[in-house]
Amino acid sequence: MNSNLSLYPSPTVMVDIVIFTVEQDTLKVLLIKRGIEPFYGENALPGGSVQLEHDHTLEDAAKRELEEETGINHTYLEQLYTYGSAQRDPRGWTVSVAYFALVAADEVRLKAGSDAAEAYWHSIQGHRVEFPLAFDHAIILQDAIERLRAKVEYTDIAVHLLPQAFTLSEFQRIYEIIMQETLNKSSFRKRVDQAGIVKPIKGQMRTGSNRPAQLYRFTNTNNNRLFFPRSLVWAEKK
Amino acid sequence: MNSNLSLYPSPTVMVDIVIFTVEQDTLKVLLIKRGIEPFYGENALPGGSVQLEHDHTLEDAAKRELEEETGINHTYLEQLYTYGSAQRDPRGWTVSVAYFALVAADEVRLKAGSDAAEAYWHSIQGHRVEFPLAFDHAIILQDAIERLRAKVEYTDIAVHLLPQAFTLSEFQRIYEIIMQETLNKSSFRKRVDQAGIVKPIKGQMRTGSNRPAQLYRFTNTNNNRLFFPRSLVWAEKK
DNA sequence: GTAATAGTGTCTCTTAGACAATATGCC
DNA sequence: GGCATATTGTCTAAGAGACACTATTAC
Repeated sequence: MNSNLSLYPSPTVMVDIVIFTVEQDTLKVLLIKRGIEPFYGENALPGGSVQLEHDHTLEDAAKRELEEETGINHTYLEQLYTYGSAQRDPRGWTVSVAYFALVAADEVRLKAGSDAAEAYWHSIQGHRVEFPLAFDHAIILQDAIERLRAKVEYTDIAVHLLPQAFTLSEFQRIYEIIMQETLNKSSFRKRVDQAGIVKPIKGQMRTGSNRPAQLYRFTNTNNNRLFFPRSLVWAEKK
Repeated sequence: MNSNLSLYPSPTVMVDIVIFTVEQDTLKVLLIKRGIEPFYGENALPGGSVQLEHDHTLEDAAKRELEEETGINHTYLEQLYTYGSAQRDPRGWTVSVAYFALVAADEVRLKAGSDAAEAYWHSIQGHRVEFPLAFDHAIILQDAIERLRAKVEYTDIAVHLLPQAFTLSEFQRIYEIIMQETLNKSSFRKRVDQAGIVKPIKGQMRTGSNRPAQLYRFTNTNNNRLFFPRSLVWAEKK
């Protein structure tokens, strides 16, 4: 059976998800090695069919995939783009609604999904996706990286890559890793301060063999407001 | 028949399109009065099923809808968002991939689509969609208006609402109509100049009972580059 | 003390916006 | 000239980035 309303055949609808984290000073994406045809044994983004009985919305399906892969059910999740054509899957006309998620590395517990032999973090180097992926997933990943880089400049979504408590240096470092540029410290702090998106946590600090840093936590207060009045301007190279 | 690849039933896939124009100093959207059930006789966005035999991609389907409704086949067209749930259509689980298009008022030739009794321009007043539309189309339209307003601030897409030849005052007026704010004239001109997105047309001018304005045409050169280095800051009210 | 990172302050330069001056058409 | 809109120029203020200074810990 299918649920088609019209006289016309309808394409198969999948949901794929690009899950980013930052770990060991590197931007990483969650990939799986496919356990079924087509593209058996090749790398791909996690994803699957919408389950009409269980998923009430597309976002439900994306959340389900995210939780299946990482065990995480509350984090930053955003619809990326919808890819649909007769060519993108060798089996015929398909539509993939792609999402992208940001998860804090310390919260992830990887498990393999049902059609995946294994799930693992793949490091992203440079600005282009240079490695092969099944279907058009290399294009989807490329688009996701560009969306991430664009939104990081004018929103506060990067906090979702950090643990609950973090220092301003760690926060800045996240920006530098994603953008692959160096940021000016005082400007960054000034703008974080003005944006009012973080709040210092009581007496807590963190150690090293140097001055300890103030810990902060994210404040949800500026919902979807612009982070920076200007777009970020990156530090000049010396 | 259907083309489902999986064991699961797949939702019906539609493409809906939000077509904007600016006419008589007003932002307008193209609506149709539905000629079939459900929502017979109610207002809706133009749209229809993906036709697997004719459309090679989702964008093909959107372009086909756009041309069916307006006769225009080359203009600004961008995927907006994908809406999918069990509830949005009374007939069951559907997915609608929504696009939005900008068309110049002088290029449109309205014709009714196959499932539409009539197509017409509806004026948009204020910042909220206050009138009822079929399905979740009021939400789609609201999202489209917000996307348009957001992108107008940092891209040059507004030129697609103008005729081939236009004056800088007309260009600025488009911004003011979409944003419902007054812009500072000299700042606007300075930035348009720096962005290098328009080029004066040879000796041409346009008349009134006052100094005629230089005519410009759009230059495609800065493909997808940022229009404004800062986001636009609107003129203070006196 | 040194090393290392956290955090702050000052100075300069760019640019948006206010405001006004000038330009050019029609009557 | 008078009116209306086009176009340009000047001044000020806000904010970004360079750079350097101070602060605080471990050793």
